[in-house]
Amino acid sequence: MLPTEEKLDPRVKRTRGLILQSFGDLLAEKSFDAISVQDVAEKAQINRATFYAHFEDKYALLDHSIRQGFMQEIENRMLNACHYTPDNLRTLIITVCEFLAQLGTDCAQSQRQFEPLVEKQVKLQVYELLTLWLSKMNVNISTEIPATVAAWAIYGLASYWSHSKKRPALEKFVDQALPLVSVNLEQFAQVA
Amino acid sequence: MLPTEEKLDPRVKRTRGLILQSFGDLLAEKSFDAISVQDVAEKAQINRATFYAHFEDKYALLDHSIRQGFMQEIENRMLNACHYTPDNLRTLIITVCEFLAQLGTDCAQSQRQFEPLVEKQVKLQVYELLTLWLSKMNVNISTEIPATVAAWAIYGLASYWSHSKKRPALEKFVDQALPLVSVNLEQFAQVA
DNA sequence: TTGGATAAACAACAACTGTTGTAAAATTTA
DNA sequence: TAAATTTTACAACAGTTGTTGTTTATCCAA
Repeated sequence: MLPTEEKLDPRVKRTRGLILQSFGDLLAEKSFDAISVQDVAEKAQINRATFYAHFEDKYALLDHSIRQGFMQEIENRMLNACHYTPDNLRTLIITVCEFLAQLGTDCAQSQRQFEPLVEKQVKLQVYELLTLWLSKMNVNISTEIPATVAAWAIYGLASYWSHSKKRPALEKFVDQALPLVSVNLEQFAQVA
Repeated sequence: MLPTEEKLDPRVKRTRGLILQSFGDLLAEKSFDAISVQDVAEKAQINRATFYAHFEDKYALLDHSIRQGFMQEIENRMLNACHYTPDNLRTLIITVCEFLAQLGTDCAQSQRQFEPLVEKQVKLQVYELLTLWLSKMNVNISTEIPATVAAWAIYGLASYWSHSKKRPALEKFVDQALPLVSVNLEQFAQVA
C-alpha cells in the first residue's frame, strides 16, 4: 500500500493531492463512467504519464478515494476505537447508509462501474472493522464467517435503502434492519 | 430485455450464438480483463460493429453470459419451481458455492472487473428467487428486506468459501452457513 | 553547495473503443 | 415472386488507453 504521508517526497504529495482533488471535482460534475484519465490529468494539470506513475488506472483511483472517504467517516465517529455493542452496530449501519446516500449512487446506466467499486471497498472496510470489534470481545469463536455475513448484510441493507424510491426515514429503517444483522452477532455481545 | 428466442431472425440467433460461444471459449483461455471486444469479434468471425449491434460492450456480454449460466443451474435443480424450505435454502447455498468455484473467480489482479459483475448478476437472481419463494408462503410480511439480507449473506458466504485458501468441505461449510441465513427467514417457514 | 536520486513532463507509439454512413446479403412479407 | 425490411460487413473516424525512453526539474543527502 502507500507509504505513510510523513515520509513522502513533497512532489509526490502535491501531485497525489492534485489528482484526488481534481477527481473529486470531476465526480461532482459528471458520472464516474464518463470521466477519463485524460480528464483527471488535464484538470490536475499534470502529464497523463504522471497519473500512471501514481495510480494503475481510474478504478484504482476510485478505490483509493472511496477507501479514504469512508475511513474518514469511521474516524469522525471514532468507530475504529470501539468494540462490538448493538449501539455501535447501529451507528455503523447508519454510517454506511449515509455514506451511500451522500455519494448519490443510483442505478443510472452511467454509473455501472462506480457502484461495484464503492461496494467492494466499503464492504471490505466494514468487514475489517467488525473483525476488529469482534476480536476484542474475548470470545473463543472464529470471527470470519459472522463478520462476513454481517458486513454483506449491512451493505446490502444500505444499498437497498439508498436505492429505495420512497426512502423511509433512516432511523426507522435501521430499527428494522438492526435485528437482522445483530442476530448473528449475539454470541459476541458482552455480558453486562 | 431480449425478445424470446422463438421470434428471432435466424441471423440474430446465429450471430448471438457465435458471440456467446466465442466468449466462453476465450474465458477458458484467459481472464475476462484480458479479453477485448476485438478478440470476441475475431473469434466469432463477425464484424466488430456487428458485436455492438448485439451487446453494448463486453460487460453487457458478461452480464448476459453469467445470468444465463446461473439460470441454467437454477433450472437444472428445479429451484425455480419451489417454495421456501430450509432444505431448498441449503440447496441454493450449495448451488451458489459450486457456481463460483466452477467459474474460478479469484483475487487475481487480472480479474478485477470480472468478479463484481458475476456478483451483481448472481445476487440479483438469488434475490429474485428468494422473493419468489417467500411470496408463495402466504405470510403477510414484506419480503423485500429479508430477501435482500438473505441474498447478500448467501453470496457473501459463497464468495468467502470459494476464496478460502484451505477450502473446507462444502457440506460442512454449508452446515455452518445455513443457520446464519435461515435465522432471518424463519418467519416464512411453513408450519407443518 | 554539489552530486545523486527521484519525480514529472514530453512525445510518440500501437492498440482498442465506440460510432457512423454506405453497401451487400439474407430474411420476411405481401 | 418480387419488393421491403432487417441484419451484417465494411471502412473510416475521433478519442482514449497504456506504455516507453529521454529530458528537465526538484528534492535529498553527504
